[in-house]
Amino acid sequence: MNNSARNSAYTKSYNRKLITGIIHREPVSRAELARKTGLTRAAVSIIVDELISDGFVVEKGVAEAELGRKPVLLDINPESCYALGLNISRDKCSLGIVNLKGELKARKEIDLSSAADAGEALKIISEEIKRMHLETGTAPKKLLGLGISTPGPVDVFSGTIINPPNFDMWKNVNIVGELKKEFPCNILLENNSAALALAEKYYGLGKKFSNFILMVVDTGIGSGIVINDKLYRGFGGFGGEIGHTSINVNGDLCSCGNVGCLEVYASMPAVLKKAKRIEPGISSWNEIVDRAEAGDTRFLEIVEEEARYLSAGIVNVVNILEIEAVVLTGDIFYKHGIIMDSLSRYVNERAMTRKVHRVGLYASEIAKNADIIGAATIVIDDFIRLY
Amino acid sequence: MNNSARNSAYTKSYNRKLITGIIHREPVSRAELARKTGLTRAAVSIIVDELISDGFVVEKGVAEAELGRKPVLLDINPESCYALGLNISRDKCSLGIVNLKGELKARKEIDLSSAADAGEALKIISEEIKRMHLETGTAPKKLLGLGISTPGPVDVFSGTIINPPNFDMWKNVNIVGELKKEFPCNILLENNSAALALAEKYYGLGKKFSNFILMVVDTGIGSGIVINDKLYRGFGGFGGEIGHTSINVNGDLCSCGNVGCLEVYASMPAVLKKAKRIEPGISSWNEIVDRAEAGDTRFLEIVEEEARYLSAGIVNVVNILEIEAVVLTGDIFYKHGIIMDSLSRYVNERAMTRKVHRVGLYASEIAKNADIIGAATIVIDDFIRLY
DNA sequence: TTTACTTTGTTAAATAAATTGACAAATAAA
DNA sequence: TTTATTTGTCAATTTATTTAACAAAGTAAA
Repeated sequence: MNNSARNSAYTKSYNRKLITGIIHREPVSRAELARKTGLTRAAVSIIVDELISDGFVVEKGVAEAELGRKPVLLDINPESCYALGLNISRDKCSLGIVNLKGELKARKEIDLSSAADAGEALKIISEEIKRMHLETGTAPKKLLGLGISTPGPVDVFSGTIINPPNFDMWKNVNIVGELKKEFPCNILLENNSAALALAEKYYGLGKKFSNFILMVVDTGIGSGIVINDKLYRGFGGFGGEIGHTSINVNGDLCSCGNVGCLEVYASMPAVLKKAKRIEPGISSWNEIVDRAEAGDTRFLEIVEEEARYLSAGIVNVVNILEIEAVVLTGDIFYKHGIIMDSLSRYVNERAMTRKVHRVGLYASEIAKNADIIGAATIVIDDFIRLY
Repeated sequence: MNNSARNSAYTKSYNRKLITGIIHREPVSRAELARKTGLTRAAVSIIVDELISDGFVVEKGVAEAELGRKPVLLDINPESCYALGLNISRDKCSLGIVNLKGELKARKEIDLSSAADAGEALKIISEEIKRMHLETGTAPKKLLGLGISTPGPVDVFSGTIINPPNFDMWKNVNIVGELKKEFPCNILLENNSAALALAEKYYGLGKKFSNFILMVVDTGIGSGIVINDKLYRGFGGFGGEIGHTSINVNGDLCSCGNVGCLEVYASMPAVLKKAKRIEPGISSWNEIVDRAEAGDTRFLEIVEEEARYLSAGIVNVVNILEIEAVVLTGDIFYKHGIIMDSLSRYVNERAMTRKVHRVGLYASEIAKNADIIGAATIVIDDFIRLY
């Protein structure tokens, strides 16, 4: 799509997406759209009229102006269509409906414990999707599509779950292909971290940044990379494995085959191992943070060391990609204030770009229901993203 | 340019570049162009006719075909226009003319030792450019532009040399702005490694790869990243600093402010330091390689360790960007056979993507005159690159 | 209050690109 | 020689934006 020739159909589709995306970010007038895009007001009018008659956009009052006729504001009609989001993780499976503004309209946990294999699991999921459609009264014609997110590597082109860690049932399952037989709509699969990055881009901190990474720090360390407002996947869809970049060439072997991986040092199991040497009963990052916050220097040191390790991985990414910001989520999100300052200090002391611009370090702004919203955003992104 | 609206001018320009680029890679017929681009044969004909009447393209015999009318092959007319390349490095300054096929038509070393400051140096350079124009008889109207490459960080948008290492004369000099006063043509500045990556892309191994990095290993370790056939620069133009990614979070401080940088372990000065402990008289990588090749295991170990360090940096890049290949140049190029196998083994044992596809490790294919050809390719790329 | 000036948004005609569909040219196989 | 196939061109058509004029809606100053 991206490297083939241009024609008037492409032009129309591109400009329509461009305008939809700008309105989706925040309400604007036609005149402002013309200024932002470089299109003439006439062209903008034509496209906006179409978007209005398709229901995606609505006129919404007028804005103030110093001089001249007041501009009519255009806004996304959030209820014009819905996206289904399905998040499959190790221990649970969640389904939900999200509108164009990223608001959760319904969610449900699906129990797959009775399913012996992926086929049976897919049957249960299909039933739940149908039920949710009925219960929420979401007409099929208003459906943008279904976004699916899972941990581990996925083949986004074929829609196949490759090899989810500790999660054999879904291994090599072409989940998109299977579900399309039942639901002939736009179905897309992404890695969990990539989906969260998209959610952050459209509905969180990513609004401010065109180039950032979202890091998920829990059992493993995953990431989604956004470059130029687009998800970066690598040429085969397997990029962004920041958890398996090495921060120590002489370090221990990682399960991935590399040595000294960031995950070996900074994932939650790795940190817990250290904490248990101090207090064997400790079983979560939250407990470590609570003790550190209470003033226990032994645990404060663990938090500080976590910051040092994570920042080493982050600086490597920053020096390669020159991103503007890093957004953190996962277990590390808990009382993140305690680690953020150290992280920010380490990164901005060491990144090459520090002379030109700071790298922002933030906690995710959409922690609640991020799993479903992330999955649903995969199809919302497909609707708006430029190509 | 890239994120603004599309119109017919864009469409035309894009399709023209698309077709020019395909012909530039290898001779093709109009029909084949239509198949490759998705344009109709009619549209291809119109664009090709323009390219021919502009002189960029020529018809060049016919190709064999199983059936039907034989296709007329189209080829780039290499002499239809020229690119000037200027490479400024620590110890020398080189100027040259390169045609559209990447062939060097003239080159000259410029002596800047008499210049007290950048202003005087620019005067000398301007004179040499004029002289080269006269001597080679290259009419100004055939000039595609001037590409400039220098080590260290550059601001490609303003055309300013930021802070070349050990090279104070050029610090913060807006070389593009200054030279444009004298030569009102397309003048572009890039980092040295980025320019070499472009040369490799158009005239070397990059023809086979759309996603690769070019690594220059000598006094420092620089790199140029090519993603989707385009140079990746980061959002401010300061990305790709692979030499300053850390391979040891507990390593020594680097001059850049980071710790355990790849450069600290694998740059030529770092390796030489180790070699001198064995044999104080050694003063170059070439000598190390020669002794290793002769069977001296102490030096073989140094070469092997160099491979291990370099591969650690490479694997990190591969796991983040999922590139297809790494092309090496710089001092490390000398008798590269001795290090390539180890490098390839280390990388493909450790990269996450090894289950999906191998990462190719190669020595540069355009070592000769690469400095000038790289610089000139900056403007050739600007002529052909899609946006 | 009137007038001048600005800005927004719409309209019809003009323009510029690729597409459509027909066709001639060139070639190999039947 | 005929048929089938592929290449390349041409004129008419289609589809997008642009151009340029204008009406609508508002502010500010005379």
